[in-house]
Amino acid sequence: MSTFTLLPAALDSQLQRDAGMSHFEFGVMAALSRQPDRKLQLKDLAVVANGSLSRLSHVISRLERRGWVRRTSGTKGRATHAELTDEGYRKLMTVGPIHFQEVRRIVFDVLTPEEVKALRQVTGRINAGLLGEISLGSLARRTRERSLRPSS
Amino acid sequence: MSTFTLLPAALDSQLQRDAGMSHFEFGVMAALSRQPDRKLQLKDLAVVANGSLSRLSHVISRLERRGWVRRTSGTKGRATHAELTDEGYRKLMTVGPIHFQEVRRIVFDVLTPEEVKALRQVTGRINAGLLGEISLGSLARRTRERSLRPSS
DNA sequence: TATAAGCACTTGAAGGGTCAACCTATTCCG
DNA sequence: CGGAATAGGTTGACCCTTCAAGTGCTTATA
Repeated sequence: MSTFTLLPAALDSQLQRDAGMSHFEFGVMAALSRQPDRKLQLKDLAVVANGSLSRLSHVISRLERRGWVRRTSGTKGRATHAELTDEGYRKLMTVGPIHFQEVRRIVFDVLTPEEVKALRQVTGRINAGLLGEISLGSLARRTRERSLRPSS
Repeated sequence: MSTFTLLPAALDSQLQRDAGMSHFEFGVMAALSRQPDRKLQLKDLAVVANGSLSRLSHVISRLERRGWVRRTSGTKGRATHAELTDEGYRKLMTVGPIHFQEVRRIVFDVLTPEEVKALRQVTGRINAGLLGEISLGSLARRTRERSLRPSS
């Protein structure tokens, strides 16, 4: 558990110090940059960033205020997309390498190649379980809500 | 990174749902329960719980309000101790098993014994680096502050 | 002995996350 | 077609964490 507490904290504080952004914000921007058109619908972004839609909405507002991201009303009625601005892209290009260097220093430099492989395997398995959990959880909630409503 | 995001979130939400406490609060109480006299000085508690003194102070206040912990002025002047109350101990005894069952379900049940061993090894190595970091960091800050002061 | 420096906290304000409530297009269905 | 349910998103309040500043012992230094 120490690792699960200290590692995210270390990455967060490096990004905060060197780039003025949180690790989650970095992840959101990085996800956008991976798209061919640098944009993604919010609900999809929420999934790849492992965050709630609510959290994402707040974060996008902050990133918009800083000029790194802009909201664009999607073609399909209610959909909203987040799009990385040129300024945001430049920011990411300068911040990324520094951050990755830190990740290497803290994680990969202290592990042998076999240990890296083992880590990938272990996290993959735990993750599979957790992801299954999430969809079941949402489903369960929706189902319960439905069944609580009278006479239906 | 998904694992490092989702696993703590999952444990937190289980404890919040079933016990009305955060994972950090659970960790603090568990640390106290491990002591023979169920008490610990705040600065030491901060270290074992991987949290800042400030965070700990706030948390102890909350736990005090719920009657699970009490502050006792240490014998040595400025020291303050946090002590688990009987009520806190009982709470922990009912919550602990449920929580450990959840940990087993999410983590250990999906891993083979070899994978568990590998996980222990990998986290141990990363942790060692991070812990070295922290003392160096504090030291660096103190040193820098001292060296900024004129003529000394 | 005075006074500076340091340690172990405490506190309050500011910022981020979560949750519940809300809004409003869209889809389902009798 | 018309009303209900749902999906996607936004908002505000509350709680927690962090950070900077403050307090009050206690140990060094002159």
